[in-house]
Order: sequence, then C-alpha cells, then structure tokens
Amino acid sequence: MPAAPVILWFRRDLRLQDNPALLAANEWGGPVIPVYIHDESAGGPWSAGAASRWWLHHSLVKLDESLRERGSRLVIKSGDAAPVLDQLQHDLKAEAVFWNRCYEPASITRDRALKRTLSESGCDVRSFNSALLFEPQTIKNKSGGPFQVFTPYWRHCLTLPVEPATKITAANICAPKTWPASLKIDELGLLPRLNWADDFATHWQPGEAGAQARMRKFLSDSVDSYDKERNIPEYDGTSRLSPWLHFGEIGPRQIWQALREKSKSSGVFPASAGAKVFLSEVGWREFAHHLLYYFPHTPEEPLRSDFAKFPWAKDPKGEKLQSWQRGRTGYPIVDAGMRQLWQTGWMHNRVRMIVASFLVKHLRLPWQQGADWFWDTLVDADLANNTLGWQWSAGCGADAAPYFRIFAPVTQGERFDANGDYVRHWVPELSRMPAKWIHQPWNAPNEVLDTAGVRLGDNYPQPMVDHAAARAEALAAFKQLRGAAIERDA
DNA sequence: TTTTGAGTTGTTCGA
DNA sequence: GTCGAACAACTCAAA
Repeated sequence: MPAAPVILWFRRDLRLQDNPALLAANEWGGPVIPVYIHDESAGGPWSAGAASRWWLHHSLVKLDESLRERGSRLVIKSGDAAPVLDQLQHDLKAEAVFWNRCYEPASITRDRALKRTLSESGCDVRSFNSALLFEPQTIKNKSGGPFQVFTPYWRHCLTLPVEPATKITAANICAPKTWPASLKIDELGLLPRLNWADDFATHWQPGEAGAQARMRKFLSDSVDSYDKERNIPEYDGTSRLSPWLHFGEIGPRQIWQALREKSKSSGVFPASAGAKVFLSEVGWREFAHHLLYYFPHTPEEPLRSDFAKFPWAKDPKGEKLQSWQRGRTGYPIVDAGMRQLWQTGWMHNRVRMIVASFLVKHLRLPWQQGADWFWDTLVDADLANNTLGWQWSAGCGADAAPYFRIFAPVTQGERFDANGDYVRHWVPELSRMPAKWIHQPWNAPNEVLDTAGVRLGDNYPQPMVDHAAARAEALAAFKQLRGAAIERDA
C-alpha cells in the first residue's frame, strides 16, 4: 500500500546533507513534498533584511536545483505559514509533516501552535535538530538555569557527545505523481528592485555547494593559523561561513565532523591552536542561540535592565547615524568597515567590533540602531548572533565587556591593519596615503595630504568626534548609569 | 550554604 | 620603547 505523502517543510535548513528531517521524510515510505513558505511576518519585527533576501533568493534556486537532481523539486508558497501548511496538508491528504527546529522566539511560538493543530488533525508531526551542536533546551547549569557566561557554557558543552552529521545515500527523493501548485522563486520578490546587490555575486556563492567549497578552502588554507590571522581584516583568515550557517546551507555538525577528520592523522582534536579557537567561535554561535532561547526579549531590550536608562546622545535628524552607516565618520578603519558591509553584505569580525564600539561609545547612539542597520545590510544577519554581538559591544549583554573597554579606532587600525591595505581597499579616497598616516589623516602633514590627494572636509571627512573627548564622555555616561543604579537600589 | 575565582577580542598612564 | 598596573563592581559558576 503506498503511504500518504509527507510534507518536508524547509525553513532555515536549506541543504540536503546532514538534514535529519529530509532523511526521515525519505524513509517515511510515501512521496515527499518539499515546501518552502515565504512568510514576511514570520520574524515579527525581524523579517529578513534586504541583503538576507538577496541571499535567500539564490539559496532557494540552488536548493531547487539539487532537489531536481534527485527527482524532486521545491514547492514554493507564500503567506502566513500556519494556514498555508494547514491547507497544503489538507489538499495533499498528507499524513506527516517534518521539519528541522528553529530557535527564535517568534518561530518557537508559531511551531508550537502548529505542532498542536497538525497533530490534532491526525498528522504525524516530527521536528529535528539540524542547526546546532547543542540545543538550548538540553543545556542547563547545575542550578537548572541557563548559562550566562561563555567559558563555563562551552566547557560544559564540550563534555557532551555530538551527534554525527547524517548523509542521504538514496539517489532519489520519493516524488509524488502530481505536484501541488507552486510559485516561481522570482515571484517572491526577494531580489532588490535596484541593482545595488549586483556586486554581491562576485563575493558569494549561496547554496550548499558553495558552503562546502568555502569550508574546504578554509580548512585547508586558513584554519590552522586562524588564531593569529583572524584579526587581520585584509587577510582571508576567517571562515566566512556565517551566511551559509544562518540559512542552514551548512550545519555545525558538518563543521565539527570535518575538523575531526582533519585531526585524525595527529590524533589530537582539535588539531591545532587555530582549530581550537575556530571551534570556540562555533561555540559562540551556539551560545548566542542559547541566550536568545532563554532571554527572548534581548533583540529589543538590554539583558542588563539598568542599561535601559543609559544616557544616549541626541541625534534628532539622524545625521550621526547616517554618517556612520555611510562610512563617513572620518575614522578610516570605521569607514572602511561600513563600506565593506554596504558593498559586500559582510564585514570582518574585528572591524564589526570596532564600528560597533564607535557607534555605541564614541557617538553614544543606542546599540539597537546599529543592530537594525546590520540586520538590513548583512547577508549573514542572524537574530541570535546579531543580538549577542551588539549587546556585548554596548556592555549590556550577558558576557558584557567591562565598561572601560572602548576601542580606540586609530590604535585598532594601526594594530590590525598596520600597512593600511584594508583601508585602501574600501576607502579609495585614502588609497595613496602612506601607512604612517592612513589611520589618522587629520594628523598628517599638509604635504603628505597634498601628495595623496586628500582634502579633509572635502573629499574625505574630518573626524566627526574627537577620540579622547568622546571616550571621556562615554566613561562619564557609564558612571552616571552606575550612580542611577545605586540610587535605585538604595 | 558560603566562599572564591573568573570573566573573548582594551586603553592609558607612569615607571 | 616596553611593561605592568589600574580602570568598578558585579554576577555567575563551581568548589
């Protein structure tokens, strides 16, 4: 007897390998209907930003292609996921719905309700883990609460077993006789109307194959020197896997497994200092999901609630914010980062910290404004990671940076971009500046500026704030916050 | 239960 | 130029 169809609901798991829901669906016995539902309202206020939508479009194209190579295809739907899925299940007389779990607050609420209604209508509803090494609901400290400090969190995790990545060995995915109606991917309108993202394609190859290629390159070229070179923004020293990880085109278990295999000859895991540091970065991604799961209000609100009263600066016309967004702060390392972000949809992690610190501490603008901008412009925009990163930078997060940790843009530039190549790459106005002055052009002698063709305040801005003064003001603001906290507690 | 030690990624100042 | 200490106090994790 041919079994009824099973709906395989793709969400943040756009790959075929290491996809437990897909594997289970293909073993179900009946035809598998792979579906993607584009739901603009799914994330609440956090619907996909423009750069993410660009990525998603190409990922869906790739996923559909690889499904077709196995005799299947991707059915595209649009709208509120719950009724769409309900309708589809009814129309197909599907008896099972499988998916891989998401961990964002809005997804959890939605999926919980869906699981109930679908089960009540007699469906076999199953969810799986494809996205994390350690799912938040399984991790608790000894007093039964969530971890709030990374080191003990990760130490604890590393004592636990990691499930191996699964492989789909079947040549084909069981197809139905007739396919349900599907939108075309183009009809989702994910690509920007203006062609500002054209350049993205020269930097990125969305999709599962692109993810594997990138991982292999990183593991062979860079991972062993990761501990040393990951901080040099002009080097290709980081994995750059973040966008693929966000959309689930690669899973952390695949990374774990690849690192294990690489370490086999030496018998030591992780095999190098670089690999160990890289693995801990994967751990930070896990930790970010852990925190978002247990503190679902943190995308909007500071985890440390006293920070709600932080004396942010005024920016009524949004001019300061705009100078930062456009990379016209007058601090070359900051401007380089912001322009790399705009042009490629990505920014090197070291520079993310520098620009975040600048927004929050030098300009004293709310971290949420930075988070919003990153959300809209990053191809790897991820609610958990973005939230952790910005709260950490602002000092209001779980593993908060001490209040006095204020990045000095010139020092950071000179330390991590010593010859200025990163700045020259992204800030062409400064491309002829010598290394000695490129991170502080306002201090350069006039003849140096003349020779380099730099006219401050004309073709490159004067610094919008003075570092020493801004630093002092930020420290004073933190002091005020502390004063307020003491008053409140008294 | 109480105590103790530690906490991703910095900067500045003064010896 | 280099180096270590100071920069707060607090919360969390674990002994």
